Amino acid sequence: MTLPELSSGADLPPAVADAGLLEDGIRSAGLKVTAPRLAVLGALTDRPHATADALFSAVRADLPGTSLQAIYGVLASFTTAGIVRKIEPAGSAALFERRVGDNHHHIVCTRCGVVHDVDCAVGHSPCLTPVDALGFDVRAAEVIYWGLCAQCQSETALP
Amino acid sequence: MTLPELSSGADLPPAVADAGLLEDGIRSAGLKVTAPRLAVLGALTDRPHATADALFSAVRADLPGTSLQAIYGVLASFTTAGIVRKIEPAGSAALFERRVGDNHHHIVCTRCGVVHDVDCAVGHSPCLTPVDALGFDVRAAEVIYWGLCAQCQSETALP
DNA sequence: ACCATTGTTTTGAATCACTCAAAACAAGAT
DNA sequence: ATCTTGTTTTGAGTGATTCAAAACAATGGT
Repeated sequence: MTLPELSSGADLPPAVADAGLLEDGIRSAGLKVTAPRLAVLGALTDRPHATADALFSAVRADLPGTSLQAIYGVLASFTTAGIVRKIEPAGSAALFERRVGDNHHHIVCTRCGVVHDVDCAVGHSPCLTPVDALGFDVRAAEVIYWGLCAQCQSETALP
Repeated sequence: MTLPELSSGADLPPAVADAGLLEDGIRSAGLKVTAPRLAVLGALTDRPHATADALFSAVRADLPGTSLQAIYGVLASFTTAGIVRKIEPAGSAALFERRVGDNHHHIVCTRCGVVHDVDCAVGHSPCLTPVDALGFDVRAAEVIYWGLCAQCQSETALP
């Protein structure tokens, strides 16, 4: 089989050296380094906004025995550990991304569903303050922009 | 049974006169006025952020034969007609509210899940413009604030 | 290097929120 | 009063996600 080597990242080609970076990320989050975890994190690097199911398909290519529940488990542990962020746009399955720590937002195409990152106007969290927080201790402001992506605009404009 | 009267709103007690207002709202949206629709709109007036299931329970009290599918159907027609707004906070079932037309946002307690309306920081829709819209034609900006409500703050602070 | 501990993954099933479709029914127009 | 069209009921089905128990594997200690 063509599983990635879990140990010894020295004197190996770039693709596997990257796996070493992934490994560090997982380990320094206090999590055990496993093949499914490396595979999910690698797949998520290639797909910045992926569903659990998309990651499942991607991971299966390298690790055929992996279960969908393992993907959910990996994503839950990553999300809890703070090395992955889960976003849940209305009307679609949850998406996961590696970009964490900054306070960026998302723009979603209402037609094709493509998602892109949008930098926050203010750099820190929460980047917006409600006019009246009603006594809440506000910890985060989540912003999702909805609209048509450039490609869908041109396709929609056709006769 | 104790169904609300569907016709003749004159010389009736306030509760039924209100039903007349609900009726007008439904009719002027171009929808047929039915008992389930009146009941859903009435229940939604009392519960500004309700799930389909909560409305189902509420409606059943007055209209015991009503099905959950009818609630979903009513809410879909109301949402399409623009007299009800659907919001879908991460991790919970969809919520419905009667407050439409303005561009307000929501603040959700991460502990107890209570939802309140928050006026928009800027008055119009989209109330925020992304720094770089990436070629998107932005139609809406959806903001959800997450935090602890006043009550959960005090309960969490206990030893 | 081996073993024990603890955490992870597999396997299998179940749940929740929601949607679909056909038939029965009722509101509103004529 | 009748007809048309839209609504609700009835019944079934789906997709995304979660739960639980048993098998398994990664790290820490010996």
